[in-house]
Amino acid sequence: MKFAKIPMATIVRLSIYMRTLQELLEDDVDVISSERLAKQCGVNPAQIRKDLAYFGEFGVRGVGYRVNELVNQIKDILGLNRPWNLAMVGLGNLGSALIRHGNFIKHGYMFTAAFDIDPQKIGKRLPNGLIINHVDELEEIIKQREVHVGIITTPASEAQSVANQLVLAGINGILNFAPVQIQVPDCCHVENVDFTIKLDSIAYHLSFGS
Amino acid sequence: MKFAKIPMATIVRLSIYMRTLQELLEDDVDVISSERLAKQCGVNPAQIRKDLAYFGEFGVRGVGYRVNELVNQIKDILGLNRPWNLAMVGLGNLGSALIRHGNFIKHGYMFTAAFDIDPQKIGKRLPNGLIINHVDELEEIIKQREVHVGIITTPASEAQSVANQLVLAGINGILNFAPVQIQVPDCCHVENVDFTIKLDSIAYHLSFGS
DNA sequence: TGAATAATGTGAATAATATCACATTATTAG
DNA sequence: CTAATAATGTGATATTATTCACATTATTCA
Ligand SMILES: NC(=O)c1ccc[n+]([C@@H]2O[C@H](COP(=O)([O-])OP(=O)(O)OC[C@H]3O[C@@H](n4cnc5c(N)ncnc54)[C@H](O)[C@@H]3O)[C@@H](O)[C@H]2O)c1
Ligand SMILES: NC(=O)c1ccc[n+]([C@@H]2O[C@H](COP(=O)([O-])OP(=O)(O)OC[C@H]3O[C@@H](n4cnc5c(N)ncnc54)[C@H](O)[C@@H]3O)[C@@H](O)[C@H]2O)c1
Repeated sequence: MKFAKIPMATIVRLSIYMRTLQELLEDDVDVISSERLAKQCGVNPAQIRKDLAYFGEFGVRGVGYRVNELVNQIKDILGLNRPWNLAMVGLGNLGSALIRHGNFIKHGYMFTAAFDIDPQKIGKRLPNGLIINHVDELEEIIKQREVHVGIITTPASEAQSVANQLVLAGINGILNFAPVQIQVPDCCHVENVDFTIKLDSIAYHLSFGS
Repeated sequence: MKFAKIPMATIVRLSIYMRTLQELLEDDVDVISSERLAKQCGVNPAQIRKDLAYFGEFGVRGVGYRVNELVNQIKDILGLNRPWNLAMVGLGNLGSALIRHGNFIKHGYMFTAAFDIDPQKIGKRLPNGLIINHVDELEEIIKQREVHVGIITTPASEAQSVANQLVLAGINGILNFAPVQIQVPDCCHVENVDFTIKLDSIAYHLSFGS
């Protein structure tokens, strides 16, 4: 499916296109031009065509893109036409809010394990039926349940140690919400989410114009 | 403070440098080279020097950067040496978790207003002392309390309408957690946070290698 | 059928961004 | 004081990403 070296920005945009296309699908739109899609996504139409061109030809000249087909083709491109199993590590404020959230399931992500270190939390059952396990059992359970991606929502001070455990357990993808830069081997791909960095960008724009 | 057209990526990296520098400060490091900082931030050393060079000369040749000075200089660059007032709109799972979180205060962001539409929630007092107001009072309160940035944590279906209200109230910066692309006038700067897009990137990497 | 129209796919041009490489400046030690 | 060393700041270069512009292909309608 992958032919050349693909810009990371292209991958991110494909996700955005896909979400917009899924909304269009719900509104019973079945064909769309790169121009209209571009407007909705806030990008240049040629950008969309170029991004897709890395992976093949998906449109019909003179017509546009069939929405439902394109959604599936983007899913193929991104590897989303299969389930992905997630483990949440740290069931505090943020972890609990996330695991309760329906958007993950909707996009094919399934929480299959949850870990904490607080004795009060171990053994508790989450709204989705999952039971919180002690982080000592992390390696065993992650292998058993074939978890693919680990989500870190522990305090920052624990994030590196949790990351190490995840890597040891064979995890190759981590979504890190702790506000620290964690170090992992090359085989493991980390994405960071730090809201305050986004706020900093806003502050900069408000201070010094667009 | 701003001299040329600055890449957006530079602004984001400056935030990251700043956070790493703040950690170093806590560890009583008082001077650091671009090389060591680069390693900790996962970037190229020349990148750091170039990013800073857009705004002036902050280091000492042959020595490096004085950590505490550089933190302050980056704060000046980003417009962070002043308080920023935030309003949270939507006090559900996510909004409540966020407003309870200490990291915002730590970085100079202060919640000064909170809005919801659920009668059960209006009038409730949050852990930080803030009282939840009805979203009908949004414009008045935002002006009164000099809110600078609005945070949207309502369901996706409400996000555009909330954004419209924020813009009407004079807000020029929005942090949007709802998984939709909101449309605002050019005067308003929007940053989106969508965790599932990050998961998609991870899925892609796991499926098709680095 | 054929002309008019619409919209893709893509090579070429442009723009933006990152990296290299080294001249410059500060410090240390002999 | 001078040589050796360290690390910044920056012009030049390389790389990457975006946009343009148009040839190509599909559709519609006279
Ligand atoms: N809450 C937010 O809105 C928010 C926003 C931005 C970033 N963050 C970051 O997300 C992380 C979690 O935030 P929170 O507000 O949920 O904190 P929290 O204190 O409510 O939750 C942390 C949880 O991690 C558990 N934990 C601690 N050490 C652990 C370990 N070694 N293994 C497994 N579990 C462990 C704790 O028992 C607790 O349940 C923090 O790093 C925070 O900076 C949170
Ligand atoms: N919870 C998560 O972890 C998570 C993760 C990713 C994205 N999101 C997104 O964040 C948003 C909120 O998620 P949540 O889980 O907190 O949902 P939620 O349903 O728990 O909370 C939504 C809150 O918004 C309030 N609300 C509804 N309409 C409103 C309006 N017009 N004005 C003001 N308040 C209004 C509701 O009363 C409710 O309190 C959603 O868009 C969701 O997709 C949430």
